[in-house]
Amino acid sequence: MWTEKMALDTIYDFDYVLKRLAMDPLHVVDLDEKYIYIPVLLPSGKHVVRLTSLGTTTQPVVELASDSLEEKSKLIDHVFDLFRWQVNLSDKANHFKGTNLESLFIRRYPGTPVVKEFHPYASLMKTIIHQQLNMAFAHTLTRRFVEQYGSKVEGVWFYPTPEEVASISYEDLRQLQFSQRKAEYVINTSRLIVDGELNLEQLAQESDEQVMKTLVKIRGIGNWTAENWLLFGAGREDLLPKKDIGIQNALKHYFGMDRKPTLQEIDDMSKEWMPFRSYATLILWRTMEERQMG
DNA sequence: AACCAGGGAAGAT
DNA sequence: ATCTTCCATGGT
Repeated sequence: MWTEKMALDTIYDFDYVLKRLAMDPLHVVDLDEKYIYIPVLLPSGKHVVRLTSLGTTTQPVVELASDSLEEKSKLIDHVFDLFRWQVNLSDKANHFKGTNLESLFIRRYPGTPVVKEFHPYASLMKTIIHQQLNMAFAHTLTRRFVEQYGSKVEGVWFYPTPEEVASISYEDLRQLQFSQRKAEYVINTSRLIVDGELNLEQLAQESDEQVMKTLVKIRGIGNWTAENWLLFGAGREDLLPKKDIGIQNALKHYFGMDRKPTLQEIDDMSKEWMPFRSYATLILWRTMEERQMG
């Protein structure tokens, strides 16, 4: 067992990050002790890292711990990237000064980071499964999917591999209460990866525009899913999923509209957030999360 | 009971 | 290109 303590060179609201991660029942999170266990898939196999928050939003300190001695530096790099600690969020906040989101991002929700899903493929599967479902049922579906076809290591769930998903039948997923369409999307997309027609690691190196073009061609992946993969699978900073019902409702409420904004109106009001629209997306979702949780 | 949900495909215009 | 319609199923 090794541990590594680090002071972060940014503001960072770790309490909020944990609360958000705790919404997914597959995550092993303790909000009181402020830690989360993270599944990490390396060429050498499956590893688990415990991440604990020891600091505050303005002076964040984290501690990483794992039993995987031989991969220590790789695991640290990996988690550092997942939580995007290389990003200075004060710089991002400065970009929103003078915009219509200034008070939300700077005073109400400072230190709201982009946090990546734990694996690019898992992120894509989760995003497809979450299409057009309320969050409660969406999480139930992904939990069933992973508990049925994934694997548990040191108490932490890993999503199944593309090979494993490619080999299951539509009927198998129907039994978990997937719709026929959703079962096709999940399995067929996994088959594309197995067949080498879709390479997410390679895709993660390409521009947002190229990624969108590639992903949207795939049956079952529309704009919303592609944008969400860029945001949570690749950690990109300029995504605003306009078709997202949560974003539309958040904009409606925050700007006091009597209806949801049109896609054109969203384009207009979000121009000044570029090229960091992902942070706007996150704080807008955050307003709705607090509305729901009270 | 009706409407909604952190959409997408297919068809029509 | 942009707009309907249908799909599907649990939550509220």
